[in-house]
Amino acid sequence: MSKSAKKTAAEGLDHFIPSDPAFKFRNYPFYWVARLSNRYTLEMEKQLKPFGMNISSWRIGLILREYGVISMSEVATHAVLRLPTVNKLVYRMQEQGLVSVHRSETDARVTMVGITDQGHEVVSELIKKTSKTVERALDGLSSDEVNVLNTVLGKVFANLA
Amino acid sequence: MSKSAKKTAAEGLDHFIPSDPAFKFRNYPFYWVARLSNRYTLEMEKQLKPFGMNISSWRIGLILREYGVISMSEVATHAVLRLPTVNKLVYRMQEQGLVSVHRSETDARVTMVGITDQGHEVVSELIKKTSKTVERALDGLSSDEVNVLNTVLGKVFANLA
DNA sequence: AAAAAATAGTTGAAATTTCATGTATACAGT
DNA sequence: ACTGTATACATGAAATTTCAACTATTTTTT
Repeated sequence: MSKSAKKTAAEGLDHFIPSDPAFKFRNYPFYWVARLSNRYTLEMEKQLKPFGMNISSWRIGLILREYGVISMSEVATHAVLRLPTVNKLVYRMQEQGLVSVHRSETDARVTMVGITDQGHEVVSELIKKTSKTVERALDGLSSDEVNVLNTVLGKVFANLA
Repeated sequence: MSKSAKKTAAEGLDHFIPSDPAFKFRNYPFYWVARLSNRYTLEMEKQLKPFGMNISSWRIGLILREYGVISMSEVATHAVLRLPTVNKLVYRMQEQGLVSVHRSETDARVTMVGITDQGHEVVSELIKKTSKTVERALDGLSSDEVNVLNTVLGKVFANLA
C-alpha cells in the first residue's frame, strides 16, 4: 500500500515471475522450494526407512505428538496430504502400533487418531537420530534468517489458500 | 564464528529443531517447505493438466528452455528427480512433441534432451496462464523478502548436499 | 591392450499418492 | 418425521515416483 497500488504484482517482483523476459528460474522461489523439499525428503527417508516410516508418516507422527487426538481430516490438513493418503498411512501406522484409531463419540462419521506410547517412543528416537541432519541443514543461518524463512513461507502458503 | 564456535547447532537455533523440548513444528522450516511445496504443486497441476503436463514435466520444460540441450542426468540434477523418473517423463514429453531426444556424439552413453519449438510454445503459454497464481502467491512480499527466501533456501539446500 | 571399475541410461516391479466413486452419518428445510 | 444436501471417511483403480537390476559405453588400472 505505498505507491501505485495495483500493478501486475507487488513492486519489483516481476523479476521473480516466469512471465518476465529476464526471468531465471534460479530466482524462482518455487524452484528452490521444490528442490529443497525433494532433497530434504530424500535425506530424511534414508534415516526413517529402517523404522518402517517415510516422510509422510513421520510428519503425521510429529503432528499427532503435538496436537494429541485429532480427526483424519485434521491430520490431512496439517500434513497437506489428501484424505485417502492419510487414511492409508494412518491404518498402516496403526498396524505398526504407532497410532490408535477410533470413532468419534460425538460424530460417528469422524475417525479420531492419536499417537500411542510406542509411537511416541519411535518419534522421539527418530527425532534424535535425525537432529544431526536438521542441524547441518540450518548450519550457518542466523535465528533471524530462519524466522524470516518461516514467516515468508507461511505467507506464501496463505496466499495460495 | 562469533562466540563459542561449535555447539549442537548455530547459536539460538535449537528452538527450530525437533529435539528441543520447546519445539513446535510450526517453527520448523521443513514443515513449511513441505506444506508450501504440496500446495503449490496442487494449485499448479490444476492448470497444467489440461496441457498434458504435471509439475515435474513443467519443471523440466522450464529447465530446458533456459539451459538448451542438456543430458538426462543434468535434467535430473536440476529438477531434483531420479534418473528413471526423468527418463519416463522425457520420453513422454517426446511423444507429446515437447522435447527432442538424441544420443550425444561425443559420448554414446549420454542422452541429450532439448526443447522443441512446440515445447517452447506450450511452456510460454503455460507461463502466461500460471502467472496470476504465482503473482498471487508472492503478493504482499517485498523484493528483499523474496531475495532472502531464495538465498536461504539455496543455503539450506547446499547444506544438505 | 585386456581386465576391472565407473558412468549414463533403460526397464520392469514396487511403493506412494491421488482420483473417482461409494457408504454412512449428520444437518437443513419443509 | 421426511427429503435433500453436505460432510467424513473408506476403497479400488490410476498415475507418479522410486528402487533394483541390467545393458552399453567409457575410463582407469595393470
